[in-house]
Amino acid sequence: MKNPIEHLNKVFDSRIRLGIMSALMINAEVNFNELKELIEVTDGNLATHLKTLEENNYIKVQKGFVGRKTNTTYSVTKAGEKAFKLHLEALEKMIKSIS
Amino acid sequence: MKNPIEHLNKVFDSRIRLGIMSALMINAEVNFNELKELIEVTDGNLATHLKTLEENNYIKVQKGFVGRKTNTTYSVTKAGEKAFKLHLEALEKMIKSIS
DNA sequence: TTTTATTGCTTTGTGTTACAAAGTGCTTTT
DNA sequence: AAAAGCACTTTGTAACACAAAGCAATAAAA
Repeated sequence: MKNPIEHLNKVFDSRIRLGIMSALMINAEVNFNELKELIEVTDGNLATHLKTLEENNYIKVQKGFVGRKTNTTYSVTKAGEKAFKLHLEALEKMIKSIS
Repeated sequence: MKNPIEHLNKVFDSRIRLGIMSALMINAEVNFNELKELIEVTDGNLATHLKTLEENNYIKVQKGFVGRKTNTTYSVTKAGEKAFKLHLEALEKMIKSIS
């Protein structure tokens, strides 16, 4: 038997960061409030997790406007895509070995 | 877009508990030291996570002997199997929606 | 028979993380 | 002028992770 968790990425252990990454993999760009409603977190909490992902170089931030309102969108980086895909592969293998 | 993480089980957010459950789903019974080597945790840490799973009624404990040495084995309960499968299904759906 | 090892914990201590709530600065709408 | 929205930051608290050490019971080794 092999260690079933050795290839999992610790950054993605957090359900909220998992949710953020998942949303950003499906939609190329998602803004702050969309994420907030989707994941159902407080804005402070969301900002913290976004920062963690940013510090790990997994997502990047674009600050812009929609009409005259500020609008911050987030998207995955190449590194983030790679790391997340590896994580999902590790999860898939784990799941397959069970069922 | 739907919340990608709403059906994930918080008990299984922890990589170690995920590993324990995974090991117990594959092997009907696993003992303390096997788990310890497999997951690569200290015994104190392992005991704590096992206790959490036990308190959630997801695993059960059998105390016995191998030869003349004490031997504690762990196995999943019906509830544990159900909860874990639901968690894996939620993960799979998340993965599929991405790739 | 004294010592050492093994098993499966519990306890202790420390550091990290999660999170809500409140506060902030800037802009925009009313 | 006041209220609201956006995207945070700060603060405080509680939960969690983890290693290391301690411990009780038995067993094996010297």
